[in-house]
Amino acid sequence: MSNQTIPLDAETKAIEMPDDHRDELRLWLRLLTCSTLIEGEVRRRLRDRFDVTLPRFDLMAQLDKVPGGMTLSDLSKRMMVSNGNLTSLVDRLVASGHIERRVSATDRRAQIIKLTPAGRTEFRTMAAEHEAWIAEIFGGLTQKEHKDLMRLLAKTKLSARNAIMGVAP
Amino acid sequence: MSNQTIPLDAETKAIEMPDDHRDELRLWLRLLTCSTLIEGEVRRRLRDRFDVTLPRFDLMAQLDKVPGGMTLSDLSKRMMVSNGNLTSLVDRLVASGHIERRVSATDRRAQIIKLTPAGRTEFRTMAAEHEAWIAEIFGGLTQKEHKDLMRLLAKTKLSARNAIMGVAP
DNA sequence: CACAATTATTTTAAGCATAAAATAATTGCA
DNA sequence: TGCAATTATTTTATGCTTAAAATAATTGTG
Repeated sequence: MSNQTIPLDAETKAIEMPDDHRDELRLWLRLLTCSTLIEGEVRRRLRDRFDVTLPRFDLMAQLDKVPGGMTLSDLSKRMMVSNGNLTSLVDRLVASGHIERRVSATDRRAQIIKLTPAGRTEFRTMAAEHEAWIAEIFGGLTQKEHKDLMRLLAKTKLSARNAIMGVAP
Repeated sequence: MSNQTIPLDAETKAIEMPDDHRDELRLWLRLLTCSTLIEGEVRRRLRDRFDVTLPRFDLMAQLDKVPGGMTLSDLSKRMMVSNGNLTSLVDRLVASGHIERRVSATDRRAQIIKLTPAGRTEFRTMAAEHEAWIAEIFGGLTQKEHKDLMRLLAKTKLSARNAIMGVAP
């Protein structure tokens, strides 16, 4: 009996799921749903509370880390967005008084941009609230779950990187 | 001795981390990184292999589930994007021959859109490869890790929903 | 030194996304 | 029936995003 059930199961599998990747797809969709859900809420709150978009917030977050400011190229590498993207984003943040640009003293092609004092103050206020929102959103997880999720996501990231870049980086 | 260390620790904590939410922030950034990394790779492959964008792929995926097609409003609810967004997206997919639109027989305001036979065939080819990509990307996780991550993301989603909508849905 | 290659940034063209206003058709109800 | 409210879609204005081409300055090398 058991010597029949084994090939039968294998065949059934082969017919019903010629190459079953639906579980991975479900996992990906769940990850994406979480991410989209949270990101959307963050965008909404940033807009409602501070009338700021996420890209502007992200840009200011990068500048806040480096008091002396940095060039557009540095910023584009850190933010992992295209150079052209930053041009207009920076323009708008300069117009609203959050950041300032000046031509580099040593390289006339380059511009150093940095937060204005007002921009820094406003960013810090927003960042503090933002942190509290995130804590609230993840508040339903226990410390252990938090830790486990952290580890599993680290492993997911590695797995994805391997698939993307090939096994050798 | 122990009756002194307890208040001291509490005070130290209060000074160093007036409200420490940095761990949650790290968790969120890791989740976002994973999601962005994978989504970017999927976009890249869809473009390189099939010259299609993710929004177009997503739209066709929805239509593939419902052979009879659906209205723009239904589609916008399913895809969770704005109605206005779909207008141009649908226009382009009609222009490329992937989908077709016809005015509803019962409601002259509404349009039913559905995949053309060619659109369906092309989508199925893309979807099969897409599934394999995802399986490859998550291939570094064991079955147990897969299962654990699934569960933790489900819990994260619930936690986020509670934070977003308040405890009562 | 000259000039080719590189680097920093901007511009352009196209697509995706939203919110809000406009248009058009249907439905409910007095 | 008539007309107000609702529903389906499109349009408009704005912003984010990219890739690719253009512009401008610097650097390395013969």
